[in-house]
Amino acid sequence: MVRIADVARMANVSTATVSRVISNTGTVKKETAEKVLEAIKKLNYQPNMLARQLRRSETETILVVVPDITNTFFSAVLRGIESVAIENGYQVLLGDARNNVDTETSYLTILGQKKADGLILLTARTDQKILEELSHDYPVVLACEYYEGTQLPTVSIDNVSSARKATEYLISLKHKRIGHISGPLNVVVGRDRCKGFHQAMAKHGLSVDPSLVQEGEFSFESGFNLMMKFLSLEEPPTAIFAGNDEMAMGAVKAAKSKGVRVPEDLSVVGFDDIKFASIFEPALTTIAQPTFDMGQKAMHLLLKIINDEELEKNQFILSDKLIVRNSCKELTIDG
Amino acid sequence: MVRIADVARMANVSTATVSRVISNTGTVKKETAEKVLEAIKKLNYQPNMLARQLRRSETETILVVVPDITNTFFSAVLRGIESVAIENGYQVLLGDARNNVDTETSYLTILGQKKADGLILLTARTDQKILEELSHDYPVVLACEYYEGTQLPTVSIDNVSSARKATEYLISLKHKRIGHISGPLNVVVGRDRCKGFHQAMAKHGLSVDPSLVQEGEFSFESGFNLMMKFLSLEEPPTAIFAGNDEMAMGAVKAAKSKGVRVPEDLSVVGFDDIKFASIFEPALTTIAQPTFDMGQKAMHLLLKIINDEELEKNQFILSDKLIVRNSCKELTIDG
DNA sequence: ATTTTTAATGTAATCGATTACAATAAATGT
DNA sequence: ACATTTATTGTAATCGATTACATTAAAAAT
Repeated sequence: MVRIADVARMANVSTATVSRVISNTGTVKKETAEKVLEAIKKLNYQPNMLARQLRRSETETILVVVPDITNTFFSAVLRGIESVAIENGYQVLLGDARNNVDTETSYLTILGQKKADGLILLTARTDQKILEELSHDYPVVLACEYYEGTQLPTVSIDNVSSARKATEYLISLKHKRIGHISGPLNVVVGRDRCKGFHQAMAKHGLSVDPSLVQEGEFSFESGFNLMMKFLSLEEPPTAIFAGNDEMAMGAVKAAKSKGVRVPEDLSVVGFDDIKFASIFEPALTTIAQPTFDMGQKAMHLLLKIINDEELEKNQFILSDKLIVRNSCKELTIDG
Repeated sequence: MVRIADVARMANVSTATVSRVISNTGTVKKETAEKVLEAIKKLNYQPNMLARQLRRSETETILVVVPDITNTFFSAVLRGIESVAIENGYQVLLGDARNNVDTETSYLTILGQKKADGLILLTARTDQKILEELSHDYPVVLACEYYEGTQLPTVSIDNVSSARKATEYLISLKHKRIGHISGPLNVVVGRDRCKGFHQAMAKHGLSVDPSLVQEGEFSFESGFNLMMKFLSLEEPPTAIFAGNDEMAMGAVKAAKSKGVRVPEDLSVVGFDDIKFASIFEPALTTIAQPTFDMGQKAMHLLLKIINDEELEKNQFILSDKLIVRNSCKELTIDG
């Protein structure tokens, strides 16, 4: 292992001078710097980052915890985070919570251990208190998911209004018997999208049949199963708002398996606009979240916190968009 | 920041003793250990990992470089890696090469900087020499992708024979005019799958029309575009073997857009068996790779190298499986 | 009771950089 | 020519743990 002392010896200078050359302080004479650079090259020297990080007490690494890395929605957000991180000399440590709260929480210790300078959470299922305390001591930013009534820096869309928008789209297509396959209600975005659904229904004077609201778990399978349940109802819904695209696809699949055509017999709208939403048949009408932008914004925020800069505000709501494709159709009397 | 010295002071012992308690050497008197533990709890002390790592020169972190994190094939492999990593007290640093060789290569410096104890590459596009040299100094394992004729520890499937298998399946369905949408030929798995395709054709005495072999780039779009090209041919293929599922889906979409039915008019087989392959319509016939197992195996190998254990061998070929679904059909005279 | 062995703890070196402070050399001013 | 300022370099402390080695205390052996 080549150390800074080896370089210093070869270049006939002190380690301090070598260090100055490396960190480009501009206080080293040109010829000296050249000697040092040459020695570095000759020895193929690379600074030991652990030593530097210990001394400077900074790692230039940030931790990102995602609920489920196999969901392309999150990997798209990750892309946004990574782009800004790399641009600013930061590396990304990934924690995949695998949809498990305890796994999620266990990643938080990494901050205390000084293995990362900051944290971006794409999932907010850990106890709110714990996280708020953590954020007193370390830079933390939430993205996509969030807590209610918190001062934690957050970037997300307004899930309630998006869900309302999605539901109202179905209402505008004359649907009245609209079902909702929600995400898990112990995660905010599941709750908020459910809330938006109810708001839209109420706003248009439509009653919600409790049996038409079922709690899924953001997976294809849960969407499939819950749709099956709906279909076995005496009076099945004519439209479904699903809490995310995977569940929407599951619902469509279930319908098809029962000979129910989408969109002719059943309209479905999803949420997230994942990569596959447009490939799916029928192409999914869904709410597109600005994944890349959210990632970028979250990382920019985190950088500000790390650098002790003032935040203009704590909650950033980015705008989503209803993408109309082919999974919905206006309701006609005979169906 | 609470340091080990603070704990030592409070417990009225030396830092050495505290350290011994933390690392559980078993050489500390029970009552002393209790005092220390109490102090740790009271101060909410967490060891500074940077300091420990510097001293022990190990990070308990491994680096995984993937070519494209938004491809669920790779996130599935990552899951396997992570599971073994966590089990063994290792953390995973993720590098997303975003399909760019330079980005991929740039991640390799992390090893020299001592920020990770080892490396698993899910992409092998960096210059082979560079990597082989790197592997003399640091633990490196390749998974999924690999180099030809190398001693680098590798875990993968036999892409040539899998591709042969896939192609022979089409041949068994009486197809003769079979096209291949290959992956990029500058990546091994692209080349090997192409090779397997040719081998199968040759073995059954079928000639390969050069215009029926086109190089894609593993993306939906490239699959779509190249299929369009095939369809505009005077005599289009009756079957397609695509280098991965995303391209296969692109091909199917292109066919459908031209009124060509799959599988009735065109048979398509993919590769990888990603999450959506079974959801796609028609459900994709494809080669399933043992993603989770490959990830686990790769991490197990890496651990052995890190712990200086002997490797029974360097190349591990795991078995794949042809999953027959609904995207292929026997060729009939009239189509 | 004294020596030997073992157990428990402490002191200080160490990991490999960075950087405050000190020292020297060169440049500028008078 | 000497004082002052500025540029360049070096010395040694520091980051916060771990651990080799030294020391002391307790237990076992004679």
